[in-house]
Amino acid sequence: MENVNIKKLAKELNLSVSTVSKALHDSYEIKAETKEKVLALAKQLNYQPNPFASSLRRNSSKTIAVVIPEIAHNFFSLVINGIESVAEDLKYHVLIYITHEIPEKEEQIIKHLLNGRVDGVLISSSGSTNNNAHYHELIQKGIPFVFFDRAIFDIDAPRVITDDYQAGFQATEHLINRECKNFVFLSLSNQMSAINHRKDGFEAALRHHHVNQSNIHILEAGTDETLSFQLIRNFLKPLPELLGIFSSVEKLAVQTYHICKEIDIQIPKQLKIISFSNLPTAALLNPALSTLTQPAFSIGKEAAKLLFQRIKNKGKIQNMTSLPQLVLNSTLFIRESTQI
Amino acid sequence: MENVNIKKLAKELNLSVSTVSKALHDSYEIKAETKEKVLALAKQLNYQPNPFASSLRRNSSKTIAVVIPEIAHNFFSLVINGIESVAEDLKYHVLIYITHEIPEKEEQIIKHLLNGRVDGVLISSSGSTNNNAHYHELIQKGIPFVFFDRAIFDIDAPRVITDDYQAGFQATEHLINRECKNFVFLSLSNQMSAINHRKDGFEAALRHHHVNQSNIHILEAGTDETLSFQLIRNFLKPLPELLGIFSSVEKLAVQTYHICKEIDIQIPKQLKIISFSNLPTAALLNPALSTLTQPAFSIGKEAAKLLFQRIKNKGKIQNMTSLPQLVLNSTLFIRESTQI
DNA sequence: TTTAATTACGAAATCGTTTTCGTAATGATA
DNA sequence: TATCATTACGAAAACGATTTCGTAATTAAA
Repeated sequence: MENVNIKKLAKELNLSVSTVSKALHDSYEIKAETKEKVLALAKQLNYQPNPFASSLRRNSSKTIAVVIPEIAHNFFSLVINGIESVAEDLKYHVLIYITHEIPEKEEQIIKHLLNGRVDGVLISSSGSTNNNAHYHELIQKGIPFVFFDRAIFDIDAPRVITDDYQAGFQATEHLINRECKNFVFLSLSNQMSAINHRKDGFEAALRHHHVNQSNIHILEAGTDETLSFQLIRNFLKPLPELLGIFSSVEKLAVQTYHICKEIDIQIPKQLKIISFSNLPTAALLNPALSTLTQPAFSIGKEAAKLLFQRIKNKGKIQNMTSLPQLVLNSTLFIRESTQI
Repeated sequence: MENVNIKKLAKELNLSVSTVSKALHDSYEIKAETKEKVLALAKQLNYQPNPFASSLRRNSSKTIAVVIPEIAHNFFSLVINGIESVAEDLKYHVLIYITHEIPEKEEQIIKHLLNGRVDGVLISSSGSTNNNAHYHELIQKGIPFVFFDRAIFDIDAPRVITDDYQAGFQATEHLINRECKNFVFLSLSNQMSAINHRKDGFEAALRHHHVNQSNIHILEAGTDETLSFQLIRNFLKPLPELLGIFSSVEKLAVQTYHICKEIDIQIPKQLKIISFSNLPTAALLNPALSTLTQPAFSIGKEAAKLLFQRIKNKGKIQNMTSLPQLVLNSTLFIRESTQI
């Protein structure tokens, strides 16, 4: 009546527990006939091995954690899809942790993961507050992890990122070509690698085209929605001439659209905007939004592949020095929002 | 040098393993002084209890599973956010499984979860193929689960759903009031409770207003994107007069928008459309999309609360007969896509 | 035929916690 | 003072699977 475990199988078959276990794992020590019997009964009784007993003994959980800033975000959902596609193949389980962009929460989550609950971690950092201790603890504990999109470059761990600098440069040059005179970079915070690289590309392009510093603006919108709305609205209130906005994240572009609608600014006539985004509706917006689109699914897939490779090689000689950094390319989609 | 476990703490403090364990759990058997010592050393050595040993012994995992059809979907991401908000409070972990709308995959996932890996399951069903065996196995194993959005009504489990029938009725009446003469219901499949209820509301409204059957069309688009594009495109090719579309899911509305753009159908002039959707950009589309918006976050939150309540009461007398069904309301947002 | 190797299994330790049960030592009660 | 209750702890048995090690029985090699 109770749960069916190895002991029960063993008793039923007049075998020892060890024999049954070995049979289930197709050990060479067990003869084919016995294996068949065991497998047959296991199937018949619908035997399901207790994952905790197994994990405890083998010291491996067949589980990975994904730590992301937020989930209601096209980019991260797509990344998870990519991760899941790999994990599923390898029969791994995926735990999701959301930091809500709060570095302290990320720290707390990672610290919790030190207990061995997972075999590896995929992280998109919520911005370091100069406190990288938790990453070092992961390394010390020998728990493999891989950064994606938002990496901490000080930490010796593989990362899967995109060509943010080049994309930023390209997007900005596009705005310049479309005769913008004033330029805004919408940032979430200055603590996130990917966003900073985009900003670097933005600034480099403007320098390269000798744009005057006084025509260049950086808005750090932060993660509070109300505040960022206000910040952007205030900036747009006396609308700078021929304004070109480069939004580092989708959310801020969407907010800008809402504000433009609200205070009746015409895109692209009075304001041009291009944004990093994985919006499936970018082409359907009014006007269609020009985007830099990251290969989100691939990012997740490649990051997961890297992680599983690390997990597999855990016993092997530490080749930690060879730090793989995979850089994927974003794609520029020019649409109406940056038309002349 | 090695992992710090209870045994190590015990040795260090000249205490027994049991005493340390009890101290860590603040047992009344242990005097305050000893507790303090244990806690202090635990903190100092950064002791983290092994979750598998604990789970094995207590037969509880502090983990729940969320089984969803897809993740790159605003509705489900928001639901997860709601779930996570509750789980985090209760220090539970959240495993995510994606069925990709394939009932067999759902079945396989659920069967796997029978091994006790999780204390409970939240499910949005991928449509039953008349095979509910896996749900019955969950019940038999005593693993609590709660349906959300897409429930299987034959199964005796709590569910958190929305007023799909009423919403469908309301949306359809809205299309009727806007003088549509032909009506289309865009469905994913006829195996999903929520979608069928929406369809029932759709049909009831049309009956109520004496709309001729020949002006009513049901399109089952299925989950294959290419196929559904074709199906919709073909239907729109000789465009029925004064067409009103009620899309049961966001994705199909977005596809319809793409097609209208492609073959130059003007919304709302030639075609009016309203859709269930949690798109943050619904108001920014060209034209702004009228939507029925489900309280996705609340759905997740309430479903999780229900589940945790079930988990907590697991030992108690089975009040399984009292089947809680929580019905939340969707909100109708009328926008340009259904203007006259 | 004797010895060595192989085959096929079982006993028992182990993973780290939790929990039951037992018991010294102390304090309270009659 | 004798008895009982309480306090504060320890020994050991779980939880279920894995793995090491040992060993009969059989087969192969010398």
